[in-house]
Amino acid sequence: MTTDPRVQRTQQRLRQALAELVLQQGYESISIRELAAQAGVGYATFFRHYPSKDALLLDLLQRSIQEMARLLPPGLDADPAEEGRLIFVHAAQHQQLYRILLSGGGALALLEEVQAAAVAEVMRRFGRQTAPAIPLEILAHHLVAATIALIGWWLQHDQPYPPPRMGQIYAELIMRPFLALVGQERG
Amino acid sequence: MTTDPRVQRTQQRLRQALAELVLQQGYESISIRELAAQAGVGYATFFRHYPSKDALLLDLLQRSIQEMARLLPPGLDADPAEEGRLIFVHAAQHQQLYRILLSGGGALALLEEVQAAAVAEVMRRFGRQTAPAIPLEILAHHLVAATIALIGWWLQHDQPYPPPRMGQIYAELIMRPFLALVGQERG
Amino acid sequence: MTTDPRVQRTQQRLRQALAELVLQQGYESISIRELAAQAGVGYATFFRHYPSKDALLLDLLQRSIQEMARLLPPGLDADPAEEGRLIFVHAAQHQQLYRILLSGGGALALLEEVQAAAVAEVMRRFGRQTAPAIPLEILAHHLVAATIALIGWWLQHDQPYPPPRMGQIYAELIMRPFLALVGQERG
Amino acid sequence: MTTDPRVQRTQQRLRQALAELVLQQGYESISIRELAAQAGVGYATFFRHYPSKDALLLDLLQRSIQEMARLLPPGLDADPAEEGRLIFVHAAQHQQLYRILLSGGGALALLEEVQAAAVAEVMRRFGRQTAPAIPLEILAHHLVAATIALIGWWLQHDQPYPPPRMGQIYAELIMRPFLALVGQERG
DNA sequence: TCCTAAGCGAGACGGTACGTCTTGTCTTCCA
DNA sequence: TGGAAGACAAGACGTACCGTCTCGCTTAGGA
Repeated sequence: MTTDPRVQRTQQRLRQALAELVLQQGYESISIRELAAQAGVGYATFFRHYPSKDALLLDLLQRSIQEMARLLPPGLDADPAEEGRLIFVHAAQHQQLYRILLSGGGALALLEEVQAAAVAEVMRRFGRQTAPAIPLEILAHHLVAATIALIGWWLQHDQPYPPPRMGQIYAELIMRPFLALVGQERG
Repeated sequence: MTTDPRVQRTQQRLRQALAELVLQQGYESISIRELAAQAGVGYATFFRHYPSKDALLLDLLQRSIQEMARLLPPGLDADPAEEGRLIFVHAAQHQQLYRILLSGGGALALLEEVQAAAVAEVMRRFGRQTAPAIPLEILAHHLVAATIALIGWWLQHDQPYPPPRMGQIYAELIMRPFLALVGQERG
Repeated sequence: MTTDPRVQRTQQRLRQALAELVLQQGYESISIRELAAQAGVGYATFFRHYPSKDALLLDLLQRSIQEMARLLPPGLDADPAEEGRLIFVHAAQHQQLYRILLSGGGALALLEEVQAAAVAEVMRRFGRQTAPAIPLEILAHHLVAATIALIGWWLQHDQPYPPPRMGQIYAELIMRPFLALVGQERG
Repeated sequence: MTTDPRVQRTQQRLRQALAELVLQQGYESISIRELAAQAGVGYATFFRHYPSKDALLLDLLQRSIQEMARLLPPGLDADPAEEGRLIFVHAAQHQQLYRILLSGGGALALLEEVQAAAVAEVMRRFGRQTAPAIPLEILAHHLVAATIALIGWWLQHDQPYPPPRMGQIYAELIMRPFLALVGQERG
């Protein structure tokens, strides 16, 4: 592991520059020359740290996700509406990150990774229950996909409802049907 | 409107070439030179017919969707499970098209268009009912997004269940909660 | 063979640009970007016509040499001093070409080619005579190398003597000893 | 003045590495990174000792020439054929050095320097004589250039004749005509 | 004998040239 | 005369090299 402070500083600058440029002009249209200039870094230096623009984006998002995971309060599942409220508060706070993830650009692979991890977590949490009428894998995938879609809709429409309201909607629209089906035995 | 058969032939060749190359190597990595070569057409000729690669893809997909719409039987909404079955039969039959649409490549804008049209249709169909506890726009968006996600999951996992089973799942997992919430008045 | 006038025009521009830049800053320090800019031509276009800077120089010099050969009057060998005068008149007229050839840059391989051709010509012309005391190959090589060296000295010193005087010197210093040794039988 | 043995050792290693690499792959294609690696020396260390690759070559060749000058017996001019023989014996012994000098690479400037020194020496030695019919500068330059060309020819053709024979050729082909012209008064 | 100054390996960095690729326009040629 | 072929400008890409620099470690050679 590198401890050279120059390396840390350069990579930090590149991540920062990417975050700034993504907000200004989207992801695809950014050229590496532009990125390096924005970061105040030599063009060739970019390639000493990242093999491609996607790799830099991946690094940026992974670090954000790790930070996000550290900030997410545990034990969310007691009250679905409260859990939902926290999710939307978080989405509003990390809007930039969510937008990049959901914009379908170079981060698509990462989104799928995150999604798969979430599905696995859901399956782990509800796997002990009696076998449901619908395969658990489908239930979990549906829960995660519907939640992501709801967050995406909310951000793309500029948060038309406050987080508490979105939490209620999440609870009734997504969680309640999910819990009903998870608890149901196969007839 | 052009009636020159050469023009029709050239555009047909380009669409065919795109369909073939997308399956081989995905959408992004195809260059226009490659496309023209595969179609047996001059490089500059491409630009006489389409302003960009995306425009060609749009044309290809729109024609497929129109064809699909012609084949879709009307009056699907009597029985949710039967409606679901027909959806998955259709997805299996037009697998290639669905895969391109759902792969998140250049077709993303088109997918959003299709999705918006579906949302509008759902809202039109259920808009007359009494105001639901959850905004109709959210309900409709959720219905469409969840259906698309379920189709995507099914195709990416190589159709692990037959269409009738998927129709049942669709009915219980998506349609039944949706209908329950649509019919519910705001308390 | 290409007949497209654009191709001819582009190559002509590149040769012209190289000739101009060589005089200004020598050969080695010219970059291909500079060359293309001087020629008023796109950077990548250079590579469509020449694989390298050396190839362009080779083309430029070969064309000049061909033109020179067309202009060289035949039957020079009657009077050595007159032959020498014509050589130096020619060198003065094609000074730029000679300077590039003799500057020892990328044209070195071409100079060796020209030199070898001249040696072969000399051997062909004097080969019929009786075997000399010194191997003919050495005599011919010496004749050519000494002539080239004399031209080089004259140009690098800014032509301190007029061509008729150089012709006399050439006759006495180079040709006379050469003819004496060529005619001499091995003792 | 540096007396640190490490400095001497590093420079010796760099010269040795250059000599080895030149034989393997020529001069131009050697990169400084390669050189440093071959010498077992850090990359930046190269620049602490030489400002460029050419400077290192210059140092290497100058040291060799000095060594050569120490070994050259004085008073060569008594017998032209014997003088010539010694020259070719020396060329054979220091073949590598001569090849680099004559290959027209980065050593070209040095070759010109050596050549100029030799011309000056010749002029000094024969300057006292009565003014010749041909300017002494031209005579001296011719003598030196022809001798160098003869050595070059001999080495490039893998020494097809033994040094004594080359000494005779040198005497008859180069020295005898030179002496005849130097002694000649202007008519 | 110890300590200070220097040589040194390691390698990050800015800068620049390279040769390849792609896009969209524009010109030439041919059927 | 209209479409096919492909030359062209523009510019991004990823690689290589150069020369500078900064960091610690190690080693001289004087105090």
